[in-house]
Amino acid sequence: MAKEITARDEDYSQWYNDIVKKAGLASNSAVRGCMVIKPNGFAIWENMQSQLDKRFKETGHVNASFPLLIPKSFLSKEAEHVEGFAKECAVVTHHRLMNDPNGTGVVVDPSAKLEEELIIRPTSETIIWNTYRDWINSYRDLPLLINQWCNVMRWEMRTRLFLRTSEFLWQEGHTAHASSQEAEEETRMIQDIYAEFAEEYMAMPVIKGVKTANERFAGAIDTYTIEALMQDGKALQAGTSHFLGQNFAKAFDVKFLDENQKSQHVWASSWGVSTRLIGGLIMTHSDDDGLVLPPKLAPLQVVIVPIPKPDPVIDEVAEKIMAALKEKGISVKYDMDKKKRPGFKFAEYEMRGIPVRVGIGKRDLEKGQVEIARRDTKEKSAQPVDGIADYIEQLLEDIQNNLFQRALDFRNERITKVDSMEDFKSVLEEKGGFLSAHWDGTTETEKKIKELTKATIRCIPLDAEVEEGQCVLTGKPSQQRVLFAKAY
RNA sequence: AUGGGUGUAGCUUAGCGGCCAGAGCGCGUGUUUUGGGAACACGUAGGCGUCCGUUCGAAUCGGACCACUCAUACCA
Repeated sequence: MAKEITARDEDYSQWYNDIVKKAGLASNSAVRGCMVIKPNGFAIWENMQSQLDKRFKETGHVNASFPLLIPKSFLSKEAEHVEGFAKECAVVTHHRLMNDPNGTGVVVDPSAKLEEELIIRPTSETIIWNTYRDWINSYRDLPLLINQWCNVMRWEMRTRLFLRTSEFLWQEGHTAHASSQEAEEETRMIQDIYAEFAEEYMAMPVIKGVKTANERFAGAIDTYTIEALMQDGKALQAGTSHFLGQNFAKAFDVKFLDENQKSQHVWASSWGVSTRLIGGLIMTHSDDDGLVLPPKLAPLQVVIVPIPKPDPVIDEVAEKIMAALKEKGISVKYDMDKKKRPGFKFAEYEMRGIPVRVGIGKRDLEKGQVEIARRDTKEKSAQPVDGIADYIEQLLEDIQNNLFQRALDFRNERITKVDSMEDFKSVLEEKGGFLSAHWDGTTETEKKIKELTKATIRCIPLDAEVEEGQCVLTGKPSQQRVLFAKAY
């Protein structure tokens, strides 16, 4: 049994915190609400980055970098945007410190007050659109497809490692297009990229949908989302892609001359995923023994443990296996620590979520075998050393698929159709997950249901069937079901 | 931000006005071990979140602040 991890059914939040800390992913820092991402956690982020970055580039995007600080006046140029973010902005007001005249330490030098305060970016639409004004003159300059990997800051009241921190790492794409249709296509294509990445790499099933007006990004016409379901039955917004219409182009006066020599405002999209994905990854797969990582994102895919300790005979076999695995591009480590016993190492690597463990002991070697343990099911089996690299390569694939299938089954079992508020409440309380229900389309009803149940509309699924029905709260006519859930 | 809880070595914690702040884990060295978190010995490490106050005397009492945590609210 794993030491020191709180069981999930005992206290899910505590379990989550235990995993993050014990698996060495992240910790709180000296700065309120800001985390230190430790090497084990950052390596996962790097793997996510490289996969996503590859897909962005394949679809014509390029990376750039814009300033961390945004002039205060920029924020207020788009009315809804400022309203959405104003309450959570960190503000830079001075540019110099001085020795405290009354004692030790330093104080802000009052003479170094900035003429215009600077905002630490909560998102970069404003500074980027202000820049795009200079970059875009003609339809020949479009589309402009730019992404940046960076940190942003939102002064959140309550923070949780990875899920909601004041500072977080993300990528934000900001694109400019000549037509509304093209910008919308971009928005949906990015949603597809996010969904495909979530499912194929994170093994995390997601539902693609559109946000209601109430849940929309501040300043967007439409917000496309991917929604995942966590083990405790709560939903997680895993990525969003916004169709911004001409809102920012108008706010920052970004125009282009079209082929008919007519001046037009450009059309925009913006989209992002963040380190929150790591939180989603944890809450999709991990168990009471620790982290469980999908092989495609695991910083280390295979660990070899000598049983009971390193030994020339065992080392030789390990070296061979490592060479064969590396040739296949599989990451592997041989644990040569002589002081720690095998049982300790087993538990340790399970805690860290290494997908496959190879145990090499003399008893098995005599039979030409090694022990293979898979993290997802915790099954162990003896396998012949001959052809072991092929076996492991296949096993990693099986684990990846199994994790996805397991999560998919779990999620699908927790999408429940409900047609009355009584069912709505009881299913939400007893089972959790997504509730598929009719809704009359008004923000008023949405808010009322939230008040009554704490559940929000996670999305209007893109694949929803047209179905005549009545709003679960008001009984007014509805054309399709939407998905409700309690959310992170 | 509101309401509840917590803050003593790296971690978990005992002590709850005076008596050297004590232990387990960890960490280091050594010995014996080693097929699912080894045992023993010796050693290492804290002035009790911060500040102010009460007191002859504060980790213990009071206040303010800070941080973390749970619930509510907001978000990627």
